[in-house]
Amino acid sequence: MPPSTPKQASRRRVRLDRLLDPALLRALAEPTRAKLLSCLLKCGRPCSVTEVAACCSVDFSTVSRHLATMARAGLLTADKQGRTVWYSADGESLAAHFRDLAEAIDELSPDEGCCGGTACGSDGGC
Amino acid sequence: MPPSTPKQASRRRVRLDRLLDPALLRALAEPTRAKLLSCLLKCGRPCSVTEVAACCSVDFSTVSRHLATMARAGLLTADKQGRTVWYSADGESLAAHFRDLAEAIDELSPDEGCCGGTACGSDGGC
DNA sequence: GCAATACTTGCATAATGGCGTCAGTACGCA
DNA sequence: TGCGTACTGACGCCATTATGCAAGTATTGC
Repeated sequence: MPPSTPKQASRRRVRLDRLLDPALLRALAEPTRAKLLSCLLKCGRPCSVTEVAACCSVDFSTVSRHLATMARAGLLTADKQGRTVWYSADGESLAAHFRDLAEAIDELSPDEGCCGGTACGSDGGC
Repeated sequence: MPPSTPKQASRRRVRLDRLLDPALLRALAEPTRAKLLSCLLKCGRPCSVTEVAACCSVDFSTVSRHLATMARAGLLTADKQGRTVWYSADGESLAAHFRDLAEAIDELSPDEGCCGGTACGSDGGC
């Protein structure tokens, strides 16, 4: 019985399920937000909302909201000083998250799995 | 002028912009889809829509749609044999994609960037 | 205090997306 | 040819979200 049925397999609690964070992924999945994040990463320093808004054609308030959304999702950190808010992207931790995701997926691949793809427990629990 | 303004930085065409594929990320960002993908990865073999649908509580047609969406985004491959469609997740290529993403982000970090964070071209083009 | 700057928030609108129902298509088998 | 299985597609409902505009809230400088 090489691996198991999907239903059995789905009961296994794995690291991947935690790393596939919907909030973070949704924050990344919107093109405008992705562009803003990329912009902040390229810039490599904290930037104000005004500065970032100059990168794209959408309204200033929209940019403000997008940045707040990404900060809430943990993609950015906000540092308010006086009347300006400095947003910065932590490239290292984001890269680390993606590497963790890659690792978590590798853990599930048949080649390196619990049973080498040859036999699993009857409950698919490996 | 350490790095540049976000506006200048945003003009740089980098690998990250290609890897931050909205279609792929949107396909991953939906909890039900993430669960289905995880299920297929855990299972480690091609599964039919019927099998996968047994993993979650949503309607069969919804599962069919989700799987088609992920296939369109390149997360899954579909192989129709007779009247059943075998969907399979390529864990290796997905993991590779995430690793590429991590690398592309690292390429932008000031520590390893073009100029070590000390000086960039006046056009921010590095 | 007053004006300007830098954001945030409320509101209305439009678009998107997920979902179930139900009908249709395609295939296998007797 | 008829029936059952395995999906897919069209349709409508509803919740969420992206967006622009306008008003509001700090905060700074004069």
